[in-house]
Amino acid sequence: MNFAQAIIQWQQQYGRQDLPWQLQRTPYRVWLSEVMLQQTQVATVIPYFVRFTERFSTVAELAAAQLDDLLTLWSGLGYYARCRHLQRAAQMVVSEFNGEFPATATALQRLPGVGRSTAAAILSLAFGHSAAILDGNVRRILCRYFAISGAVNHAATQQQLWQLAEDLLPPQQGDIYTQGVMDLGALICRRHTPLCSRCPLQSHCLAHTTDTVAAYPQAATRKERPQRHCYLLLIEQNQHYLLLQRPPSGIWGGLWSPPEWSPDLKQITAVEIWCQQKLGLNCTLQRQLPPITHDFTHFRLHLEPLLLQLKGGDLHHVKSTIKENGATLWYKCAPDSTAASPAVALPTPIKRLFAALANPPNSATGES
DNA sequence: AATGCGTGGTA
DNA sequence: TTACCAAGCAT
Repeated sequence: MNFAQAIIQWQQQYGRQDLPWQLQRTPYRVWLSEVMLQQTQVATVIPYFVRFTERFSTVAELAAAQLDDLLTLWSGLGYYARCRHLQRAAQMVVSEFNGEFPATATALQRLPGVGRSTAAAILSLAFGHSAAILDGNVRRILCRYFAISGAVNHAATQQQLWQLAEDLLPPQQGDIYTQGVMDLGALICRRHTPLCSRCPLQSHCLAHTTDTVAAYPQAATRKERPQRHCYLLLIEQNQHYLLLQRPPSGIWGGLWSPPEWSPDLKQITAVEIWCQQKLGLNCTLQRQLPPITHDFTHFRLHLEPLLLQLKGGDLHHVKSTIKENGATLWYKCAPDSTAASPAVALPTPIKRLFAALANPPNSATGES
């Protein structure tokens, strides 16, 4: 039995059959799940997928939504450019394809956020075509099966893997095969502690027969992670905090967060002058909160929150200096959990910070 | 072609 | 605690 047939048979007996996007399998739901699953694990995606499909049952509804509402639903899932691309793609499907997803790789890859692998996943899972994907699961399986020793972030290795993925495609049952390679990678050919004894490919797997499974895939070489520091200005009045909408590109693009301040010299007392000049707000520095460290894949962020009190009673008065930089809002933060969590697209560490502000641990002593 | 882009699980 | 990396894509 060849590679593909072994995987197809294994998938039908042992593979996953009841993930949310496998039920009511429509192109819309397959597309939405595949975009969410880019660089994101299944268990993380499931609640987001459920919320999105409950709120938007068709691509047309998603296309007509407010982007800010989509970002609010997406908040916490990461890689926020995916969300912006998601809506642009939905609008293209409505305007150019009458609300029906196209069934060709070329057309699918013109949709923002849909690349070679995602297009192939939609073609196979939603339309039953034979189309090669190359995700982390397939990459790991192929590197082991063929004992490919090149680093997986090298272009030559990627090209070799894509060629193998194409060559191994079965003529029929492309949907089951694609689901099968992903299931095999996730459940059997795992990165750590693979379950080779249960693998339908073990007798022909070069890494297994030479007892070198742990050597594949060869890890990508990475640069050292740089570190970034800045102050986070929590400008408060009556339990409301000033938020600015971040620019569309860059980290946390389109999300809302408190103003950041990166002084050349660490003169904290100058923050009040900065608020006056840049934000047009009269503020009094109250105190410094415990620092926050947030790790990204490519850098480490150190945030030092400063609590400032807004002088004067007018919550809505914000000078035009802010508006030139984008939208603003005052975020209600209160111990009452329902009142404290309005629908705002916040980055995860900011969400946690506000939760801690609203419910200070051991407020009697201030220490834990 | 190499880099930027989030978050959480795992060892 | 740290490092790696997961249903990748855009630029």
